[in-house]
Amino acid sequence: MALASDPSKDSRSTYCRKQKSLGLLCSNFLSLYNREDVETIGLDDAARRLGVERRRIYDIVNVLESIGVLARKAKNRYSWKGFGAIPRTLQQLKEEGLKENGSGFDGSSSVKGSDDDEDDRDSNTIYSSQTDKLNPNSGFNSAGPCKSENRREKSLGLLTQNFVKLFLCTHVDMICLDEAAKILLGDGRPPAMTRTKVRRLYDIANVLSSMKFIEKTHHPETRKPAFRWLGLRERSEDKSVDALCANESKKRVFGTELTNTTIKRSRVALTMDGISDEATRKRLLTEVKCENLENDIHIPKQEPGCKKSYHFGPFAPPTVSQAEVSETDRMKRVHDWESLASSYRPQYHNQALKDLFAHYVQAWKSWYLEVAGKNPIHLMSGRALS
DNA sequence: GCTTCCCGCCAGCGG
DNA sequence: CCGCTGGCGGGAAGC
Repeated sequence: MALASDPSKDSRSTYCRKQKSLGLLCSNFLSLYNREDVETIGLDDAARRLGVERRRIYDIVNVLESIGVLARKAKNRYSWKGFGAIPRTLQQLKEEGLKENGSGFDGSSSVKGSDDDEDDRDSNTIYSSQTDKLNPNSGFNSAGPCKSENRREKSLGLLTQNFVKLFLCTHVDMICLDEAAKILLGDGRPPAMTRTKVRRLYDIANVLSSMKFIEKTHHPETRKPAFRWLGLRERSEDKSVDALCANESKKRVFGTELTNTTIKRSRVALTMDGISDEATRKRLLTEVKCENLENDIHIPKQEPGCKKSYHFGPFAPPTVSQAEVSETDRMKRVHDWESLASSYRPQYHNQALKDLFAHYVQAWKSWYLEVAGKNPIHLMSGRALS
């Protein structure tokens, strides 16, 4: 029952575009399903509980799947893999990316997408959803009726992966979306196509941002908005604090001084935009890529001053930062998915976390009221939820 | 006036 | 044939 809002009607319409962003939706989605008891997720259920149209669920689910958090199980059904699956997925993406285009993202050939009608041979099938493996063997363009491949090529999921690869396989930790679109599309694309791609990248960027994989910034000089990769560190399962701390130390320059200005490594990023010359850009990309293939996965930086956090949606408990601060340094540093996932699980021994969770539930209810009813504030007292 | 990007139409596809 | 999927781009909110 359309409990979604109606932008047009509704006296006192409190329509706020930001409240409906994909990023927010993603946060909500994550906090809703990131629990141990969750195994499968029904799209209808998700749409209903989040108070959005099904179409939107597809959007986030597709990018989440491409990152490994979810896996399609059947029609209308996804299984929750969890944040723990992310590192592995990223690693695979990186390997694939490097392998795929042997010499870097040299334009058109590799990650491109075909043009309108008229199929095209190359089909880098990096998709497979089924198992937790993304791609059994580096699917180069082997035999493959590119009938529907064409569609797949343009999927949000694939685009997400390619976008991520851009960061993993290259060391441009800052790129503006139209640049990315051009690179991913290949050369000389009709502007219209680029525009569409950019729109999609915005969608993707929003959800990746909400998960703190990337962060929006501006080129120190150009002022042009761009996204920077924050990434996460590797490691597959256990979550010993020690390991985390140890890992912390190899955080490199990234976390410390990059805060808001230039650093050597970003010189490339800085230059990129100014370079209209295709050849030069390619060369730069290739160069950097070779520079260091190892530093792909690292802990997202965390400026000292920043209140850190992870705010989950509109109902983000304001207590989060406090709880964390009082929790010890390590807690504050831990910014990886596993620990994050853990901290949001109810059965935590820590009192602070328990309280936090309670608060969270409450906040969620009020938020739910908001989407279910219309005005967040009393006014007409909404209907009973739960 | 440009950037960001939500909305929902409607083509494909799977069952 | 009918739902589920999800590409796509108009056009409006945001800055």
